[in-house]
Amino acid sequence: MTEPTILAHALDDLATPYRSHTCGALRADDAGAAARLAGWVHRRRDHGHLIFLDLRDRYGLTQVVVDAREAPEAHAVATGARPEDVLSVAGTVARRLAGTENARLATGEIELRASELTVLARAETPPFYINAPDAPVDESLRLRYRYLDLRREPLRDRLLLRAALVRAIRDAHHRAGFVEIETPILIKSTPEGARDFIVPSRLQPGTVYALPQSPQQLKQLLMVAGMDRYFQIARCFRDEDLRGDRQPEFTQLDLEMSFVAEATVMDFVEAMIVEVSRSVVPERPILEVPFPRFTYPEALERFGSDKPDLRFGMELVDLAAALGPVPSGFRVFDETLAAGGRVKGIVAPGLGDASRSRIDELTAFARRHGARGLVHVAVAADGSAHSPVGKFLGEERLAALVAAAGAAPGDLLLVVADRSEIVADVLGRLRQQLGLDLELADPNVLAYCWVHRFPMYQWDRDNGRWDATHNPFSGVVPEDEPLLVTASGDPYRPSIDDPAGRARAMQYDVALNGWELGGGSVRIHRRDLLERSFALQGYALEKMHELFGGMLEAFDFGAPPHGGIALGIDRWAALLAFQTNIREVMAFPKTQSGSDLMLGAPSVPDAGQYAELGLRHLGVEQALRALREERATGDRG
RNA sequence: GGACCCGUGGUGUAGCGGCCAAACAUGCCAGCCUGUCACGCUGGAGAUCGCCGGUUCGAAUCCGGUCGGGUCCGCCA
Repeated sequence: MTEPTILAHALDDLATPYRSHTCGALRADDAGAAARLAGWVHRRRDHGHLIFLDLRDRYGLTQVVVDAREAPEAHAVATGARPEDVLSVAGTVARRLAGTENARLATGEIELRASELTVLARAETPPFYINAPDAPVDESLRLRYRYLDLRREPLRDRLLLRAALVRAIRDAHHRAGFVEIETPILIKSTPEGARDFIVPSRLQPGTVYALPQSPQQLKQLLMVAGMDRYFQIARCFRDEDLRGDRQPEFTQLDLEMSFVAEATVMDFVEAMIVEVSRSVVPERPILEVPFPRFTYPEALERFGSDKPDLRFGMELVDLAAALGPVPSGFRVFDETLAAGGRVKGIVAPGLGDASRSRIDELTAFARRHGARGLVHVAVAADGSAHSPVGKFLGEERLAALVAAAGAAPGDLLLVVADRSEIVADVLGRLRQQLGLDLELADPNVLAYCWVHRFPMYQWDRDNGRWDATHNPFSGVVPEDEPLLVTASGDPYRPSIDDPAGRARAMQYDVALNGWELGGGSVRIHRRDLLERSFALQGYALEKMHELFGGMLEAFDFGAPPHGGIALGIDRWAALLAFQTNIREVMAFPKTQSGSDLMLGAPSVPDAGQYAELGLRHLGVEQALRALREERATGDRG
């Protein structure tokens, strides 16, 4: 139950015609006072001539007693009261009879003895229990009647937590001299990786606005404008498939600072995160301050992930050395190493007695993520190692692997041999999954960390160009600036052998408990360098000017060095509320297919709306055909 | 684009080829009850098993499709 805040007390003083106090405000000290409460009937306990009503609002719950002899009219109304009816009750605050206090309620020492009771609104029987917060309910029902789900304690408290989070964020930024600035929602489409949501223009038929995937360019322009320190709680839109941690519209803490080095931004953001965390969830320990900082290669090497969960160990171990001189006898390992691949493993503590089917599960998991197989070595209680590949490797090598991995009796060593990226990805995912399965992570701990020094680009095989690993505006680590060139010398002709592939970005991500919380970078603020970077990313000069002309031009008018970051508010709030699904911290989320089950969005517009926008619908059949034809043209021009 | 899971009175589940026009809990309705707080007691109403089609003598139960919800891969930072 949430304690009333200072604001709640201020509200009490407002004394609306419907209530003198909230349902969470009254205490033993108020005994004898007249009071009026308004709220929803949480529960009714009818003892005939005596009726108890629990009256609920978002501040709490107060027991109302209606006695037929004291207040016959009120009693008659109370007899007909039903759960979720909205009542206004006037009466006297009284201490409960000795022995009938309810220690589970903040207001449990008192009750309101009703003298007058008015029904402000009747309620249908709700489609699910509002007064039993633990009762499981199908999520589509909860979404359809979201306003009822929001009356329930868990979701209500999560929204309150989220509000506290956003408030703490605002406080911290204002104190640090940041200016909160809103940026437009109707902007221009910019290829930032994700698909844009499009809004057709009525005033200029045939043209469209795009909804921002983030205010990236706008905030950089604010730096050019000299705003120096900007932040915004910004709504962002991405038209991609949904997940538990991805909604088509979501909220970011977006910030940008001028005249900064990488460390300036990271230090501020880290301090802000620590302060906000301690203010919003003071009872939850932060694993390590300052946050551990890993370079991208180190994170992949040790955790197989660029968003490692640091609440448990289980680091990846290189086993090549322990295998000894090649050939080891196991051909998969030998060939992998000969081809420049890696043989690495992780130790699952206590899983040495895993059943065949459990092993099969893990193997299937590994295969699903691209591994050709999964080698397991079980360490028995007596320390002996057992593995299906034992007959190839021999006892000695098996024992060496176990020793190198640090596996103890009762543990299970899992080994993947493959290309470096696959080994990291598969073991990283296995590590995360096993960490959860084996409950290795303390759920209460907040383990923030930084991962930085990402590669600037990744080679895009399909389109023959470099793709920005994160953000197309990210700056290059100063000493790597000479690498931003192609092998051919012509930046407009990228190839996989370009030195640019080795360039590192001034890019940093924050992770929390295995989730990516956000990322940012120090940007390129020089026009020539930005043009070169865009060229490597496959943008012809004209296309570049068409897409980013405004920004490039702005950089000719004195752009300060600047950098920033964006953090996912939904994810942050979810993790602070012990949730693994951001729908649980959003007031009105959408389903996996992007529907709003409450409003019925998206919906078919009327013909008139189409006409006004100069649009005509193809019909579902033709639209799908057009879509198929449109496929495979991933050209940037 | 793909894989998997779920869909039975208001809600949550059971039933998984005939014994089921379907069971249990809770909710709902009615009656009784002056100290409850998931109040209690008594009685009652309420689902043709998401939808369509098929297999079968017979389908909630098997098969195919479809719709809705979820998890995941791809996609997405």
